[in-house]
Amino acid sequence: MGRPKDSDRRDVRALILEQAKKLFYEQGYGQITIRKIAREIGYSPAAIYLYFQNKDEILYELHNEGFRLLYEYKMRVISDGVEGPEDRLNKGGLMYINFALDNPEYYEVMFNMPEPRDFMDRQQKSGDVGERVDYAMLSYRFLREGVQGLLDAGHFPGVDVDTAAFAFWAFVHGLVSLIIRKRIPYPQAPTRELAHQVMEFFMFSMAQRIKAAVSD
Amino acid sequence: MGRPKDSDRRDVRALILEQAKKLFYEQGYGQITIRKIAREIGYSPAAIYLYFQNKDEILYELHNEGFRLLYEYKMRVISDGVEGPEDRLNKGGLMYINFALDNPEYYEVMFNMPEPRDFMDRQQKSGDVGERVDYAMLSYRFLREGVQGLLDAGHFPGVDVDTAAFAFWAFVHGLVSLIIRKRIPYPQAPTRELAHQVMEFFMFSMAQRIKAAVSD
Amino acid sequence: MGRPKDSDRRDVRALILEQAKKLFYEQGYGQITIRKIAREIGYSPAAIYLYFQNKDEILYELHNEGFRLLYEYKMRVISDGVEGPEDRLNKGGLMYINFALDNPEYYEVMFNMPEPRDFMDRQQKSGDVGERVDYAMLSYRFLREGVQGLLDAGHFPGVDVDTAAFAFWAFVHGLVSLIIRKRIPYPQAPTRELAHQVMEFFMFSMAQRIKAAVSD
Amino acid sequence: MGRPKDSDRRDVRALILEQAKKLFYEQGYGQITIRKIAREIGYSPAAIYLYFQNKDEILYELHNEGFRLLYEYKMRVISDGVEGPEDRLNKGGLMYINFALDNPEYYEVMFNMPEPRDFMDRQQKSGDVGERVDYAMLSYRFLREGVQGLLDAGHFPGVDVDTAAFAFWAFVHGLVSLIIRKRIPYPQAPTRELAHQVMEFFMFSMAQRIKAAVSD
DNA sequence: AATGAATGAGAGTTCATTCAT
DNA sequence: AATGAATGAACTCTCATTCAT
Repeated sequence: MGRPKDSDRRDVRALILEQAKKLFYEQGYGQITIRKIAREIGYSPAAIYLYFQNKDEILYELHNEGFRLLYEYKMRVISDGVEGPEDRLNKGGLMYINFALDNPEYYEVMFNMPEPRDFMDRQQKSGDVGERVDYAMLSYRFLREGVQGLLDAGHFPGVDVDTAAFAFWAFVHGLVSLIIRKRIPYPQAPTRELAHQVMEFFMFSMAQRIKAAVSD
Repeated sequence: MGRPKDSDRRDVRALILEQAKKLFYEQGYGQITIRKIAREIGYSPAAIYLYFQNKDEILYELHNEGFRLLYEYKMRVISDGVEGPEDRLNKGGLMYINFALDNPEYYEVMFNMPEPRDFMDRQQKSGDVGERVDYAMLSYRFLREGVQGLLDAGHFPGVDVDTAAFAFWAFVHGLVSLIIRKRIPYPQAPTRELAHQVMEFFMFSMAQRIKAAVSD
Repeated sequence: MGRPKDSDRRDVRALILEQAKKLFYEQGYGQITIRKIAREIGYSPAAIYLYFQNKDEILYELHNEGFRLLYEYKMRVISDGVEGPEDRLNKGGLMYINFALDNPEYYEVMFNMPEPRDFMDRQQKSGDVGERVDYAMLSYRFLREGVQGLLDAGHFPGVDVDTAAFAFWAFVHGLVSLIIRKRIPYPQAPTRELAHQVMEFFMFSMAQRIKAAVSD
Repeated sequence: MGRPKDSDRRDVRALILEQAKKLFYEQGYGQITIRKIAREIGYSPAAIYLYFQNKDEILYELHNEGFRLLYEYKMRVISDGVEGPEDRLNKGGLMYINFALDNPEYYEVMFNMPEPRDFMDRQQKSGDVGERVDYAMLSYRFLREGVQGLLDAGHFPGVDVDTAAFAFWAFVHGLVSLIIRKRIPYPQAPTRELAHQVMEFFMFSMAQRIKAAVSD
């Protein structure tokens, strides 16, 4: 709002992303327009194009930022010192849910908008990739390693690690997606507690399965 | 694509829905425009408005048609004479997956677009509801009854039926969503077999849990 | 609203005009559309064209009807047995004001819409006139005769009768126009009483002038 | 028509208003469309929106400009050094007539179109008013002061100043409206001379009234 | 006498994007 | 580094009107 002070300008690119995110949060993705972002940061629409190739690149950056943040959430599992494959998986799921419900708009760009992926694909085709940390990949690996831990401990014998990991992921993704999209079959408003509760039910069942398998 | 033959014209309304769905599938929801649909069916844009109030109503109809079709898929559980709560739940899940992978474009309108719901809400506000079968509700009830069957048989003691139903739904929804959106962590193309396999893993674990619980 | 009974149908043309007028009254001239009229009388839009060449002819008929009605208002001067040129002129003015404020929408078609006149001009050019009573002309003649009465009595010596008549007409027309268009310089809502009061002021001044002239 | 020369471009906003006015004059208010204006000034329709919020704002500006210009015409009464309340009122009336007949298209926007007022009301509601001189108000005040001058000199005893002012205004407004709308009852084309003549008749009568009243 | 089905023409508006300066 | 000025290409939607049936 209004022209930023010189000191704020240092990283106009960051400023743009910040405002894009804010607009996203406050008004939904249909409202991210170049003009609005420009107005918000006190620059002209044309200025945006000095920092981004086009609108899709902005969404792509938000998409990346989202995955970075998701990874940050997941790392709390480690910083909190959670031990044991089961607890780590459970805690990882809770963190995933928290991230999604804390940042529904990020979640949308990450999983429900085609543009960022389109941009990515185009970049890759033109060989213009650059060296970035792939946080989406890191997040998946973190999950996969957790699941591998279970398998190593003898659980789910004969099950492919990717298949099992995919199942875990599908579950939490479905859970938060339905909540964010307001498709839950409860009359009340969706809450984090509800999500955690459903998650517990899932994990508890799995845990039992694990125990059951082990006790055989 | 040129004027359709007389035989094609019989139900212009159906033609419109068909092309809207096709455009959606081939080019994404941002590409469903009145003009494109009109061009595709060989009519003028104005003609669309003889059959639909506005664009949102088109999406709303696809959304409805989708839920009707999903219910049809689910009813195969019954027409195939599947017995026993576990098998019914499992079969219901497979049908859900089949529906979603057979009709990804319907699936998107049903779960990923705000417009149909907006239209619904507006209709309800203006009291313009009409007497329609609510297939979304019927589908959910079908799931819920299946889950209730399990609970009645003593499984998952202490778990709320809606919570359990939600968990099952979340799982399959997440599964197909990731596949449709091409977010699966496998290098290969997503297949129905993969989906079924992951689903089996989930159900197998649950089944074990059930047995474990029962054998306690 | 709804299909009229057979007995009502006898004069579809009249029905159309009636509903056009009603729409005009209730929603303003921007709302007179062929479709709305058709819906209101329970016929198809195409049916309108069996009775009228086009939309302008409908407005033209309303315009005519308006002038007929205005003449009816004016005739009350005679049916009320008002005598004396001054009183007749005064009463005629009050009737004009009443007509306009009772029927602002008619007044609009009569004096503020170009379409009816355009239609009239086109008709005249194509020699398609027909034998109609010209109520606009009759009304003007009535005014003119009243003014002529004053002149005959020796008032306004040297003044052309058309000039004087025009002046009287201009005054009342301006008066009601400003009120209908809500351009009056009073904070309160415009009332018939206000119009009558202003009119009285005008006529009183004129009357004085007449007396003054006579007493010279 | 065609791209304007560089020299013409200097003030595109003014160009737009100019052409809007011209279209209005030549083809009627139903013909003022964004597209036509754009074509006429050699710009794209989108360019209009760089200078105006929407179509109504264009009409609003013409409306404002009209009132500014009317005030300018009225100020000639002062710059010409006319003295005495009667002469000032008379001269003011002539100026009003001249303005209207010189600028019939402005007159229409000022008094016969709802849009500018609608725009004004919306602006006021949204608190977006800005500090503009209200020339409509100034014009009315000028008239009112003239009339007050007469009252102060003892004329029209017992008459409210707003009522008397309204009567004067109604008269000239009706006069020019009928002429602009071509509703004059003369076979000849309407002329400024005719208007002045009718006005003189009105003022002469009033003047007599004044004298008569004074001589009592 | 009446209409179902259709359209051409056009409305206002918004957007991402470009480019000379 | 930044922008003022502009546009092309859409968009949704509405209307008066036509014509085969």
